[in-house]
Amino acid sequence: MTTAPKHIHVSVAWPYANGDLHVGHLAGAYLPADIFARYHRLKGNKVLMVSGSDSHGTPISVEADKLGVPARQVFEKYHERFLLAQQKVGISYDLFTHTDTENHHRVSQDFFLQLLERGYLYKETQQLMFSEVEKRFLPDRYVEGECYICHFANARGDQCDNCGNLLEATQLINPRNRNNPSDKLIVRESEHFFLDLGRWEPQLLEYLDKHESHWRQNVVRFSRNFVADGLNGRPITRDIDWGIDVPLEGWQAKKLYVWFEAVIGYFAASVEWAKNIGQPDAWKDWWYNPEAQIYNFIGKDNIPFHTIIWQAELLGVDGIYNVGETAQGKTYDAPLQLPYDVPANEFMNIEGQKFSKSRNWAIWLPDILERYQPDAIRYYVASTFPESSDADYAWDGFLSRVNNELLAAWGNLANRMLSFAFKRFEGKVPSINPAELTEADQAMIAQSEAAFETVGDLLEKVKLKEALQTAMGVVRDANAYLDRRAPWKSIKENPADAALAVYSVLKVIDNCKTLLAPFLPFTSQKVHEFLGYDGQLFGVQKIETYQEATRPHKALIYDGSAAIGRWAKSDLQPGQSLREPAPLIVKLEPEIVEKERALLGQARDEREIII
RNA sequence: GGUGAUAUAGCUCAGCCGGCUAGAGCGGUUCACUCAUAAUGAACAGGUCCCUGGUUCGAGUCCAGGUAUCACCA
Repeated sequence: MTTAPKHIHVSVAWPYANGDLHVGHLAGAYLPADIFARYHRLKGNKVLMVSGSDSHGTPISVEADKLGVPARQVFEKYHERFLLAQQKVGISYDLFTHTDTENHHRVSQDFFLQLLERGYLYKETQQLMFSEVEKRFLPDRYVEGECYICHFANARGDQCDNCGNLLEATQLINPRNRNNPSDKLIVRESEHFFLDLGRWEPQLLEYLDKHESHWRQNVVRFSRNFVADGLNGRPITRDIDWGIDVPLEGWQAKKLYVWFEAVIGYFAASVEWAKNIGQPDAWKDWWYNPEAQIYNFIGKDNIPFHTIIWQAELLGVDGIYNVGETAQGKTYDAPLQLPYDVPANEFMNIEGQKFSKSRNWAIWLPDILERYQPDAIRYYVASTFPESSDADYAWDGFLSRVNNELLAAWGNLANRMLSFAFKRFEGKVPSINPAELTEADQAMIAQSEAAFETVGDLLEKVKLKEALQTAMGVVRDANAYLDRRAPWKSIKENPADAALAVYSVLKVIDNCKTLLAPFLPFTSQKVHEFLGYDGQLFGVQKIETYQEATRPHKALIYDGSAAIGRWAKSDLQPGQSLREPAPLIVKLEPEIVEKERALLGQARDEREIII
C-alpha cells in the first residue's frame, strides 16, 4: 500500500460549445472520467484531468449563422454554461478551459510548425464549393443539391438524407447555397496542408500492439483495421474564417481545421494548468514521464481521432517544449507520452430514440440539475453506462434506480443505522471493545474491507459499471447482515450485543461511503459528516478568470489541497460523536416519469443556471 | 459498399480462453421484520441465449451465411 504515487492524466473529450450539455455527454465521457479521476485522487495518485469547450468548428458557425450573431458570442455563452453545469454535477476537472485561449492558439500553431518543419505535412490542391455572393468557400453543410446517386432533390453537401450515402459536395447536381438559394456556387481550387498519416503506420501498429491487452476490444479492433486499410493524408487546414490562424505568410484566409487543433487541447490545457498554478513545467510530469498513464475518455464517434490521429500528431512533435527543468528539478529525456488507454463509451439514447438537438429529443444537464440531486443523476447514468453497447436513458429506469436502489439500499442503510445509533446510543458510535466483535461482525467488516481491492481493481480497469455494482453488493449484504443481527431486538435483552452490531454496521457504512465516493461524492460527504468526521473527502471546484495578454477567459478548476479522503478502510473510533442524521436521497414521485417524457421533443427555454 | 460493435429473463444488463443444470439488480408472488424516506430480509416464479447451417464428446460462448440497430470510413 506504500507504492509511489502514479501520474494519471485524464484527457476528456472537448464538447462543441454550440448548445447545452446533455446526458449523452455525461454518459459518454465526463462522468466516467470524473469517477476515474476521483478514485485515483483518493488512492493518492497525481491526477491531472483536463478538457474544455471546443470553440471552433462548423457546428459553432452553423449555430451562430442561425442566430445571426458572431461565433464568439455563441461559444462564450455555452462555455459559461458548461462551467456551471459541470460544477453542479461535480465533474472535477483540474482545468476545464476552451480552445480560444492564447495558450491554445500558440500551442496548436507550434504543433503545426513543428510538423511542417520536420516534413510531416504536405500541400495539396482540393476542389471545393465557392460562393460568388458570399465570396468564400462554403462548408459542405451549407451546400444542398440533387444527389448524384439516387437523384433526390434536396441532398445535403455531406450526405443524402434519402439514400444515406455520404457525398462529395462538388459532385452534387445543381448545387446551391442552403442559406441563399439564388446564390451561384462554383467549384474552385484551394490549396491545403495535409497531415501525412501514412508515414506513421509502422509506429502506430506497434503502439496498438503494445496496448492491445488492456484496451477495450472494440477500440483495438476498430483502430487496427483503420490502420490496416491504409492511412490517407488528412487535410488540416480549411477555408473558413472562424478558427486558429495558419501561422504562415500568405495563409491568412485559412484556418487550422478543428479536429487537428481540438485534440491538441489535451496537451495545451495541461500546459495552461501548469502555468496557472505557477509551476510552468509541472505538465511534464505527465507528458514526458514514462511512468505516467494518459487516459482518453471519449465517445465512440471519436475513436480514430484518439487512437490514431492524435498519436500521429504526438509522434510528430516529440520533444516539443521539453527544455528546462520540472518543478522537481529534473529534465525528462523520454519521448512524449502517448495515451495509455482510450476507454471509449458508446452512445446513450433517450427513451429508445437517438439524441437529436434539432428535434429537442434530449435531456439537458442544466434542466435536470434543477430538479434532481446530482448524485441521483450520477447514480442512474453510471449504472447504465454504455460501456459495451448503446444504452438507453429512460425516466422509468431513473425512477426505479433512484428509489429502489440508491435510496432503498444505500440511502436507507445509512439512514436506518445512523438514526438508530443516534437515538439509542446517545448520539455516539457505540463504545465497544473491538476485540469482542462476533465472528459474523468481523466477517461483514472484512468483506467490506476486501471490496477496496476488488472495486479498486475494476475502477483501474475502467470497468465502472461493474465497480459500482460490486460496491452496491456490499451495501445489500450489509442490509441482510443487519436484518439477521437485528439490534433493535437485542437492545432490549442484550444491549452490549446490540452495540457490537451497530458499531459493525457503522463501520461498514464508513467503508461503503468511501467505496461509493467516486460515484456519489456529494452523498458520501454527507455520510462522512453524519459519522462525526470533519473535513472534505474531495477538493473544491471553482470558476476562475485567467487574464492573458489580449483577453481573459474563464475556467473550471479543482483545488484538492484540503481534501482528506483516502481509498482506505474505515478506522471508526468507538465513542466518536455522531451528527444528527437526515435522509440522504430525495424520494422521487412516480409522476416525474410522465412529466419528463412530456418535455421530450417540445420547445425548450434555456434558463439561467443557478449553483 | 467496407470496417468495428451490439442482439441473453417483463425491464436494465453480466457471462473472459467452449463444460451453464444460463446469472445479477430491479419489477412480480408469498412469508418475515419494524431500526429506517412503507425503506429491509428470506423464499419462489420468470429465458426456443436474434435466425439458419457448420465444427466439436459438448456452443450463449468458436466458424460461415443472414436479419435488425449503432458508429466510423468510401
